[in-house]
Amino acid sequence: MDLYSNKDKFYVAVDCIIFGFDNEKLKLLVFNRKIDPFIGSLSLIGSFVKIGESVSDASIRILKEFTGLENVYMKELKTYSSVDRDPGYRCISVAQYALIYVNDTINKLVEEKGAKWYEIDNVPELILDHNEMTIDALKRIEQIARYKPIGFELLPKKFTLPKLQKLYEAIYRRKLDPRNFRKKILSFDIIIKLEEKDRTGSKKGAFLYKFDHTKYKKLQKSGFDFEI
Amino acid sequence: MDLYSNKDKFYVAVDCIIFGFDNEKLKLLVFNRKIDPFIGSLSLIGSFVKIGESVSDASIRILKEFTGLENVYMKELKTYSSVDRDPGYRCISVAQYALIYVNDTINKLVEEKGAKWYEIDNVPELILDHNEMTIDALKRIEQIARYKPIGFELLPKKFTLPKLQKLYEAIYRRKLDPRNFRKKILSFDIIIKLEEKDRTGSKKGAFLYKFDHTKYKKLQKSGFDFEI
DNA sequence: TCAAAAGTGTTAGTTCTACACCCATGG
DNA sequence: CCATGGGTGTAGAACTAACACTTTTGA
Repeated sequence: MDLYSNKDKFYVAVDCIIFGFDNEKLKLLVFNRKIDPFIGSLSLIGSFVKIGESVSDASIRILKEFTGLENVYMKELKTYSSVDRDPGYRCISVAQYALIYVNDTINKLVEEKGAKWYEIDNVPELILDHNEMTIDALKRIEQIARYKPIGFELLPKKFTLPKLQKLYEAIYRRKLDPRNFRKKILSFDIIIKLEEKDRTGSKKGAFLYKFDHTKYKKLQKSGFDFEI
Repeated sequence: MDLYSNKDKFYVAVDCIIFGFDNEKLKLLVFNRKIDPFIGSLSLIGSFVKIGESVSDASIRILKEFTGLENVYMKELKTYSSVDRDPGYRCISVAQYALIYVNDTINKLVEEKGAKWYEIDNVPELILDHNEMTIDALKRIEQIARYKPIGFELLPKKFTLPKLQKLYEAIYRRKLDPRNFRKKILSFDIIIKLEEKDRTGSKKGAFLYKFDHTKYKKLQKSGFDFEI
């Protein structure tokens, strides 16, 4: 007699809530489904976990399959498991969220695969509980951004302070004072000023900075408080 | 041709990391397994999700089956899904954590079922990845306590400020200044002082308070910051 | 009457907020 | 030479942290 033999089994899916920061706006990556079920409808990027992979492996694989994106910082949001969440099948989904800094390369990849960015205040109706997932993920990102320098890790390797500020403004959905923002950020002592300037944003140009992972890890261990 | 027919299915388990606050200490509820696999070993309270219930329904049912406890505030921690996490079977587990205020009734229930409390700094070796889950849950509780009045919600309906302080001290693992703690807590304006005193803690007795759920909900909506 | 816990006020230091102006540059 | 965004200093308000004493009462 095997303990497991009479236990139920489930399809396990992963759905990825991918936020992109593009043109000073926060956007959601939405996929136009080319397969059944729900062919033609809009949905998050998602698929089934395979028996030989972990949920997070699956989310990496699925994101790559659907968008070509790799090395994306993705975190588990939570599981969605209502009995009737998918009317077709009993399936639980482990939602994952990510925030990426959109550039031309990424946009090209995404377009090729038929995915599309929607501004966060203008997300269309998605299948199943995907709108709910999106709302939950937004809340989570706002929350996380309060105690982790989520912004830094997600910007390109080199970034300017005005860009970083725009990112936080997009996440918090409010304007921040540039003097205070700058002071605050620099006080954490986890970014390093470079010699170079980025002149795409203005004539004067803004100095580029890079994230200091070593210092950040040290700070993290001593349990510091990150609050913009 | 059915999209789902060639997809893999998984056993889905729930493991409950139940922290108890008892005698001014934070403790973990551990179960002495009476069934295979791992009979005789120590583990968290956990079992399999059934096809007709959601993960959170399962966690409520499982907690009750194993401990008799009901109406416990339980939250999802995260999923554990490494391919080799359970050497016997491919099974993913959705860990849930809770923090409860232990009293005699609870202790009796728990003892009857053969479960046992261990002080948090003295947790024995548990099966599988249960020690990892415990560590992750502890971190989560510390984190959550920073921005939610987790303490209030988990104390009995009526509680004293010294007791609340002890709870926060247990969670943060450090002493707090009673003057400052009191000021801070009262400044949130989400607890109501009662006429009664609790004299179990001292001769003088400490005034009882109750949590003001209505005010708290309002505050929450306006996105307030809770920080002890 | 005294031990033990409950309860209170103040001050110095820190951090936050709000605000206005100069800088560097390409067009 | 000027429009545009980048960059800085400061003062008042709010908050935090650190501290010592009084109150109540049962044993």
